[in-house]
Amino acid sequence: MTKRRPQTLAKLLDAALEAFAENGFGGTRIEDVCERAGYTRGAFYSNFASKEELFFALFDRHAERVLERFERQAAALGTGPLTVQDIAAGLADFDQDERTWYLVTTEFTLSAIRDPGAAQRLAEHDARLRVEAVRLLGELLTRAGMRTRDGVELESLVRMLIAVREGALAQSYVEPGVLPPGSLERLFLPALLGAVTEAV
Amino acid sequence: MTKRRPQTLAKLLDAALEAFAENGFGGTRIEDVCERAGYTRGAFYSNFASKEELFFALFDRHAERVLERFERQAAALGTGPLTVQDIAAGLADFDQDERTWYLVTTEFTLSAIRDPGAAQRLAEHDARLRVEAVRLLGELLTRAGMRTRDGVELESLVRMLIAVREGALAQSYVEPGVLPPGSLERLFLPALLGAVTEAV
DNA sequence: CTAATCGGATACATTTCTGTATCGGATGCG
DNA sequence: CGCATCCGATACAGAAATGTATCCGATTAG
Repeated sequence: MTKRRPQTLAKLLDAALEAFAENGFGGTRIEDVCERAGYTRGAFYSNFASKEELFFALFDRHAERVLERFERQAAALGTGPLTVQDIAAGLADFDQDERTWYLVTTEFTLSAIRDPGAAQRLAEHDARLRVEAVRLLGELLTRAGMRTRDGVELESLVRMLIAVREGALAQSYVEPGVLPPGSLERLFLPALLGAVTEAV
Repeated sequence: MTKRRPQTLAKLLDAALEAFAENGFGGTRIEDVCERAGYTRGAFYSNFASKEELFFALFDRHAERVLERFERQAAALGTGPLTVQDIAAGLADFDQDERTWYLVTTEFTLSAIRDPGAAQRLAEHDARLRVEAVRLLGELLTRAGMRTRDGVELESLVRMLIAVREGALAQSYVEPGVLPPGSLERLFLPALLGAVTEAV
């Protein structure tokens, strides 16, 4: 394998991310991706067998990055004491390119609901992510001097927080002026976290 | 306009709902819809100008039905006293064909995030629905002898509940065996509602 | 019942997209 | 430097989907 190969691959994936976010998977032609990346279809078929394969590859790369980013953010939280408010604030914080990723991952989620193959891939990634999230949330709660109340699994709470995040983002992106990303989290997560935890 | 016209139109919309749910908007050919409905493309082009127009028409019909269903469910709740638990239980309850609708409306949401025209259509429908939901939730809380705490708008709470619903459904449909629809609602909505309300 | 209109079927033209086969420049290796 | 391999470009073939023009049976009105 030559040196430029991984570069073109990366450029194709970047272009695919853009194109899928802008026009959706179904609304994107293979040639659209190639144009954005500055190649012809020859480059594409030399790297992928089909648009589906590209989509899966894009998801895998994205999943990697999400995990890395998550771990970086977790590390950036330091080790000092904090409050439930701080935790909620962290959950209300969004990247600039979150929207692009939201569009693509949501479409991947849809394909996962329809197709068991995609579902397994997505479930495995989500599971890895939740493991990290559970670890982190547990640590944060400890540092806040709290623990979850009886009957509330940390794992479930993480799922709930993810649900809120995704559901709230959908509304925010449909009406960006009305509901800035993070508003619902800021409004309700302190109360929710407070209600399902107790002081150690 | 003849009598059969609205019938074919309805059949086309039914077929489109099925097809879009199964294969997505982009993955569905116009002819797929026609076949399911038992027509040829002639019938389609006699009723719609494009697949997009069909999609919009489908959304409109669906929006109507959602409103009607919501009002029926609200009426079915009777007028007696109830608890916050009862309210949470109602929110954890899902229709059988919710999944089909979820797939299509989520796809419409994505198109709304990308396209201002679709966004406005979606926002208007959601707004109408929230008005009803706010009315209903206000009434239910009153019957439960509760009211929202200071600083918590009923409107925001409704948005939050919708966010939880949508986000939780996504996870449930990706891993139906792991997380049955309604589980997260049953686990966390009592605590959430309890935390943001107080006795009158 | 009959004429007029409507609505869906059929057939066709065209576009669009995909996939493959082949070519030639770039890259790596000795 | 020269050879071998790699990789992306190009050209072409075929398929798939769309859109339109026209026809004919069904429906309605008088």
